[in-house]
Amino acid sequence: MTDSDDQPERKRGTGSRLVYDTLREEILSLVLQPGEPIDEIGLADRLSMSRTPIREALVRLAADGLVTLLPNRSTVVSQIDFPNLHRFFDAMTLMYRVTTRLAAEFHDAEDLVEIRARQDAFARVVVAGDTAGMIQLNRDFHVAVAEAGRNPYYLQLFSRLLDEGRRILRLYYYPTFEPRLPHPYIQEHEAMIAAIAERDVDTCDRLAKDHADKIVQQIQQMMARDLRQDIKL
Amino acid sequence: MTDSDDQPERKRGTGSRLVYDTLREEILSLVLQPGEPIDEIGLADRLSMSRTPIREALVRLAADGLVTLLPNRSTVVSQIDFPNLHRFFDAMTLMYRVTTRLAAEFHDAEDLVEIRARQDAFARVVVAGDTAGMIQLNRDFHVAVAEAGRNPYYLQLFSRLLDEGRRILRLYYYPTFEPRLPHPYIQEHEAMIAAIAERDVDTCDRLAKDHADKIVQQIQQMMARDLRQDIKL
DNA sequence: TGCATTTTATTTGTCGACAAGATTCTCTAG
DNA sequence: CTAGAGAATCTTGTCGACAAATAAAATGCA
Repeated sequence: MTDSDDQPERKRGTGSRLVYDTLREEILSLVLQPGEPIDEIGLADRLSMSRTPIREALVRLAADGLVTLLPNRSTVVSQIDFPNLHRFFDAMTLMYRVTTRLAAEFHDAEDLVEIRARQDAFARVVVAGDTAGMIQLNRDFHVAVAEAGRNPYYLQLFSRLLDEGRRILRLYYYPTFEPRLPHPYIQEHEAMIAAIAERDVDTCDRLAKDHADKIVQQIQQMMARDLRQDIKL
Repeated sequence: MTDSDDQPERKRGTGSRLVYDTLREEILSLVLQPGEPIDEIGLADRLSMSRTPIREALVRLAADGLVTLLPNRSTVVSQIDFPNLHRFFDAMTLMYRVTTRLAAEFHDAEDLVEIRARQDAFARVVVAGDTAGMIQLNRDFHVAVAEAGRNPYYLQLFSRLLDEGRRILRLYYYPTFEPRLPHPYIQEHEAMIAAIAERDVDTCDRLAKDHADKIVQQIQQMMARDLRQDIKL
């Protein structure tokens, strides 16, 4: 058996989506590292399809900013844009605030159920000490809040920022994580849910800002520590 | 002469870009109306290339939200999302404010030259009574301001919103436009430039908000008028 | 041995073709 | 004359192949 995958009879039209989802997950989880080239032919071979749907997926990933298409040269996983990191934090903070505010204004009962479910899932992985899951489910929680806010434009930008944040957090947060309960983020999420349910826009804004500031501060501390270590060596 | 275009020896790799730019312009200027299907074969014939680069361009346009890919069915120009229009206005107003604020903070001398150039171009088409050009160059002005603000995340969202705005303005603004000088928008742009140059963040914020509110209000008035006419008939 | 240049090999962008799925047309039964 | 099943047509998604462009290797020269 030279071929590990036998063809599972994919349906017509699902090829590009499969490649897109696979690559996206591998990029965001740093299985594919920034700068790493992506081999079209290898992928075609691995997923047993032609290059056409793969190139289509790469074009979509490029639109998301996850890969960079170098003309007539290889496609590479996009670098994390460190010189622009403070701009990233700025946009992230604004989106935290805006989406949480809008959630307080426009949510309905079903939204609260969904948000609550995400928060419970988040709490579970925190208890389990599953850091990768924590990053993922924190993202899901805030996406659920943003969806309750009903603004697709903010949702799109916020999703993109949260994805980019997944890569950054993986780099700086994961190696230094030590589980402790009750985790402050869980409590902050709980406070947000309460404020959203009470439709208290101002409190939502304040909580979101504090939450964002804390995350940014934490990442910056870790980055600084990281840099010092580099100098020490 | 059955064929209007002779092939101008395109360079390798420019095919998709040509299609993308062409379609994008035709969509935003409403030459291609919302809901209109896009014929891949026809385009391939017209631009004398194969369907592959055309499909690639369509995928990119779909990522921008300008077209909708219906699986196994035709690709159509995206509808203008009227039920979400107030969310569009909300996001637009926020981006006006944020980008103008950041321009005041982070611009340099070259940015001011560029912004001034766009404003002059804008003023020229206003004088000429060229409404289509007005819409286009108003967009260019604000993109220049956003570029001076140096935040690529805001710039991307703002560009998308301004593009979508081009379609909406074409629908509601164009038919009712009557030129008058000095146009208030020119004066408001001038005030913005002055506040940016003085790095007066608060004034920028106020001016941007007022500018956005005025535009939104004007569009809403025209839409209301339009609706009344529909009822009358 | 080191550097410049030609040759080879790999990879990308584009093409024409074909099959699955959807749409339209046609023919027949009621 | 209408409605529905089936056939024919058209469009899309995918494929394998080929040529342009780049990268790598090999060769020649100082």
